[in-house]
Amino acid sequence: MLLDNYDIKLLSLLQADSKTSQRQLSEEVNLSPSAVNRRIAALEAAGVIMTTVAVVDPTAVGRPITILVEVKLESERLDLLDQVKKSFANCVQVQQVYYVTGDFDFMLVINVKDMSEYEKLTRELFFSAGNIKTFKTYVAMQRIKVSLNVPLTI
Amino acid sequence: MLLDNYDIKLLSLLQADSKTSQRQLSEEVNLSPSAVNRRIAALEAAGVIMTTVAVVDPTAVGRPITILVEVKLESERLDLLDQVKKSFANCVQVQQVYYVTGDFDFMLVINVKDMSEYEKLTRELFFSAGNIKTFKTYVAMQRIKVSLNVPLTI
DNA sequence: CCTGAAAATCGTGAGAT
DNA sequence: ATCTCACGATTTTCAGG
Repeated sequence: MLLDNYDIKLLSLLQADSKTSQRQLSEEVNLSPSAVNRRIAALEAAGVIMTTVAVVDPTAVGRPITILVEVKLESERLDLLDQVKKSFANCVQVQQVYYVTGDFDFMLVINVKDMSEYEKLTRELFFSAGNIKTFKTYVAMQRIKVSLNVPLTI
Repeated sequence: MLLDNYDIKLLSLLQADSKTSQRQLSEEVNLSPSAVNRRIAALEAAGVIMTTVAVVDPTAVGRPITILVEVKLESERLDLLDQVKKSFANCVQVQQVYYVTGDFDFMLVINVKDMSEYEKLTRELFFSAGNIKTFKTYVAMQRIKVSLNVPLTI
């Protein structure tokens, strides 16, 4: 999909606050509400807007611990790799999974309510998985910035 | 704020798809639309719902590179620490900043359009900052899972 | 592609329980 | 706390440019 400045501006506004009404968006970008409506629908259909979500404060729901984990595999055989990816991705406590180049293979961002929940998770995800060589745990003392915002200044 | 099962269910639905209409939410949780409306307003006012955002596909807007960076500081003097935090948080390419325990001090998640943009960023954020001892770069080959979802099964 | 109007849907507050 | 109902606003569709 080809994006023009209107689309970029709309994306920028919506990734800052997706509750902005289409009427207000139309004023800010100088288009009619119906044009805005059509463009947003197209951006969603094309997958440029992947989802629209409420961002929940983990602390407010009793899950204050964020943990980063570096994971190194034993074998990078494709089927085993795929299996590990799936087990990570399917875990609800795992918010993010990156497959990376360098000293280790995966970086995970994990949310738990306490360390005992994390300890249980390590057993499920790492110890009993079979293909994990090592993993290194980093506990976040502070979540200084947490977003999925993509720079969109044209 | 104290959350009951209705709130948890609403949060769960909204963090999966915040475009779900309050009418549909009301059917799914067995409440009236106005009750849903009031609860959502309360969750927002209390900061349980921090924001509502459109999640944009970085690749679709020409910014396909995700980079993870481990940063170690020279000094953790409080004022210098604060300065570094701010410079990271204020950078639009920096999506996430975690201050962590362990071998290094910060983990960053960065989005760039290409490596030359990242190279420029390293100069601004690390080399010319003065208080950075080392940083280690990991390029994401694959973003296997990227969300901010908090587990909300009661 | 756009605008503008009509139709459908939605969010929200009042009043009652 | 909740519900129902009604109003106003918003979203969405559609005709015409």
